[in-house]
Amino acid sequence: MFNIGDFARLGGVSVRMLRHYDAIGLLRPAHVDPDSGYRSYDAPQLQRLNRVIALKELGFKLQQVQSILDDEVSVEELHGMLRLRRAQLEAQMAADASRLGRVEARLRAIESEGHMNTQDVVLKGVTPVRLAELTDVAASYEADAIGPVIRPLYEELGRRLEAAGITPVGPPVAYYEPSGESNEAVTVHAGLPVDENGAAGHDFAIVDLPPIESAATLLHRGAMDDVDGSYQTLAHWIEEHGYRTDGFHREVYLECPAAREDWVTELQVAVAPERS
Amino acid sequence: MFNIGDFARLGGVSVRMLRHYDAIGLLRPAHVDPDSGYRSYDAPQLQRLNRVIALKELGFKLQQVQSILDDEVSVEELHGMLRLRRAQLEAQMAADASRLGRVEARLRAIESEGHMNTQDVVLKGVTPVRLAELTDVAASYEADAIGPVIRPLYEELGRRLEAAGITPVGPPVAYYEPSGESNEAVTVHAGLPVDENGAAGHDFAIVDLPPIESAATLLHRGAMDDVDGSYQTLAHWIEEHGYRTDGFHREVYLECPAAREDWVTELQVAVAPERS
DNA sequence: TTGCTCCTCACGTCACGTGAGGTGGC
DNA sequence: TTGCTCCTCACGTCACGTGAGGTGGC
Repeated sequence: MFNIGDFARLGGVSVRMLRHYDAIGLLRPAHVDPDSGYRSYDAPQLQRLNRVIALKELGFKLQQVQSILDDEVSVEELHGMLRLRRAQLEAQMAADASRLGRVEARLRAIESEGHMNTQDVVLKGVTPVRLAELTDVAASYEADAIGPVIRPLYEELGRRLEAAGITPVGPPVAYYEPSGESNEAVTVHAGLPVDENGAAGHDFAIVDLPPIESAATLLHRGAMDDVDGSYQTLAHWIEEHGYRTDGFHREVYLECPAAREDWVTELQVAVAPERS
Repeated sequence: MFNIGDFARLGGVSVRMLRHYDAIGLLRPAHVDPDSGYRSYDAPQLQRLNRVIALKELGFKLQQVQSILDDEVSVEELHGMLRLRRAQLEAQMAADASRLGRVEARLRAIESEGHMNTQDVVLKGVTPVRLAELTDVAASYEADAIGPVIRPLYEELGRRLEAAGITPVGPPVAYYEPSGESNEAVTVHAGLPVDENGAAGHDFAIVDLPPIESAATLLHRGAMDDVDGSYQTLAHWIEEHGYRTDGFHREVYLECPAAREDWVTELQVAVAPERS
């Protein structure tokens, strides 16, 4: 028989842990003195303690350890628990590898430039949205080419929505796709989120933008004339972090006051892990 | 200006998180209605929220995120924090890889044998200990050869300690090393832990066993005549898990009652990661 | 008598999730 | 009036670490 201190030393655990395992019924002492409350453990209990430690080290919770040791799970269930644990560990390691990559990218940025300037790019999911929209064609992706096309689209869309008695339910969303007309030409979609159900009878289209599972996003502050630099930052980040662009990109006009240099726009570019 | 629900949707976080960030001062709303307590956020705050999310995703705690964003850390400190984070992530991934290896070993054991029978081997550190000891030579490592040598050693050691008025402070510890006398011959050390300071004037040796950083241990229950099977289990586990033995091994006699089949012994084999 | 070990509460950790119970504007 | 969103507590999570305050045997 060992007192709690010696038993803890033998097992390589803390006294507090043994008291905790007693409290939750995972490892009850072989004997407890009724007067003093002193706990005593015997040598065979070291085997149970060892099993507890080993299962805990695999990453099981104490409740799981208890049901495994008390034979409350069948071999099949245990098999399933181990496979789940394997999957969790693999996922965790993948997430940590990705985290590590981003930490290292920031270390490189600090070491080469003395600060972190790409820190504003955020990877996140984008929820689906239903838009009322008008479209037109611009000559290229350049900010200079888009601006004169998109502004009248929004003015007209606003008028038509008002005429139809519909109120937008969120900030304007624009998106782009290559137009068939020439190599450079772009179809510009100017949209406003609505709760409307059908396009029938309206003089604008209703489209559902799908969710984006994984989008690299950047908050652009200032006039849209200067947006090209922000897109370059985004593109640089995407390449740096081992992603590739996935077709879609959107602009969400969070704030568009009269003073154009006070605009706040979220740029969203769908990305996927690079094939390798 | 956005209410808390819209702002949460834009940032891809929960409303509860925004309230929490407000509570700890990490992201205070741009405006709070004095009557209703309603929080309002503006678009530029989305940038701060994005930075919070990005830094949190690197694995920083919210307090660290706060001091980074509020410019309370210099570039050098930030550099140090990132390097620490990198080291932590590397350690975590190494630990997870090791865990994953052990989970997979158990899956293989279940799939090939229908149960887990090597589950009693535990990897742990062993604390240093000071022993009073007597030694002798046995013909080989076989249990049959060790037994007749070690028993009289312990009887004699017990007598001499008693004569010297010294009480052991823990269970007996034995260890072995090749004897120079022949290929097979083994020097047997029979030791008892003591608090004594010097060996001067005693008719036994005082030795300090060093700590073992990493030992594969197994609880052997039963007579020492049957210990060979337990050592084989240990050896199998060590190989299976990519370790190699590192010279030392010890036996700790946790319980040695008169009935020899009721003995409980901890076998400790020092191991190191396999060179590869 | 002084140390040492043991005991039982009980708070703190970390970043929220999840009700409970209630209010204000469409 | 019914929903919807917002609000403020406050408990729960997980496995202990860390005192506080006190006791019993050498």
